[in-house]
Amino acid sequence: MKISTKGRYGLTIMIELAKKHGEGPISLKAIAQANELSEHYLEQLIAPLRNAGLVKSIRGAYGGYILADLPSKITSGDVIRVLEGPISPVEGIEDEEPAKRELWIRIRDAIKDVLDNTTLEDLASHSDDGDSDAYMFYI
Amino acid sequence: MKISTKGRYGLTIMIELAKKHGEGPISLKAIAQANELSEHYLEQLIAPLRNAGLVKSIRGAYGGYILADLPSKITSGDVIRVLEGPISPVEGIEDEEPAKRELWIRIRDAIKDVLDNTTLEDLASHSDDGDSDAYMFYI
DNA sequence: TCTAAAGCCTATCAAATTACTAAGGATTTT
DNA sequence: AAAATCCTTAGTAATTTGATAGGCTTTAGA
Repeated sequence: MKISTKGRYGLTIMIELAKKHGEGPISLKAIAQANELSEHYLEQLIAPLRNAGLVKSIRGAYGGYILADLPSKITSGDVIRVLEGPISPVEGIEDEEPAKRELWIRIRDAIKDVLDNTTLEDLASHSDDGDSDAYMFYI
Repeated sequence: MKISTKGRYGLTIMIELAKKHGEGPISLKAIAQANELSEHYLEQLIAPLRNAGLVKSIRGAYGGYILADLPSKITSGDVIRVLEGPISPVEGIEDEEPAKRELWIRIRDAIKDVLDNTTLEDLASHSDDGDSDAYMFYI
């Protein structure tokens, strides 16, 4: 029941691009270094994001990537769907018996609600809060 | 971002036990046959449920399993936590940078809210609804 | 025009996880 | 004693994950 590094690193890329939106293309190398990630691996993640039309690429020296739209217009759900597939706690909800189907639908809709209502602008804005609150991490 | 067969089949077992609560022990064989699942595989799933104190076992002929508590007192969250681990969309939420940490916490809390407020009684009760509504299955 | 910086593409691979299967032992009831 | 059932350990094929390797193409700027 986890989001893999695909979705997590994909969001990392998109948040970096959102932070520097309007400043011209950002290279993957810069993003990889800033986040201590493998540039090659990020290349594999941004390919589907480009195919899905969420980012645009500029080739050649001083090239890189830019968001295809305003940070306020791209949601975390857009990114997660591209990299992790449809948002659903199980595959084939429709084939489940009614009891469990109902449960999966409730979970799916709850996740969907969060992901589709959180934009890159939201995420990029409070990227340097301190440790805001005493959260319980294991529940 | 999926709940595996562990959690799914585990819930299947628990819902069956909830449906027949008060009717004496139910054998895994009966549950396996009713749901067309491997009895051996279910044995591996019910072991942690027993260790966690969610079910009690009665050995020997005409033995089986019973819920350790009322169906209204056991939630889907109890079952999923035992079989899938802590409810969280990523591991190590605390190590994430604030932007993503906030997102994961929102998702986690949304899932937690559903799972902890859905009891086996809820699930067992509408196990034979028709196809109640026109749901959208891929979102 | 050359060169370095960058994107683009394909293949390969080790580790982990998932979803079982196999085999048999232990316990209790009829 | 026989049958039913729980209990435990081990193995394994398929899939996914998280990379690594290497080379090709495009472009800005010296």
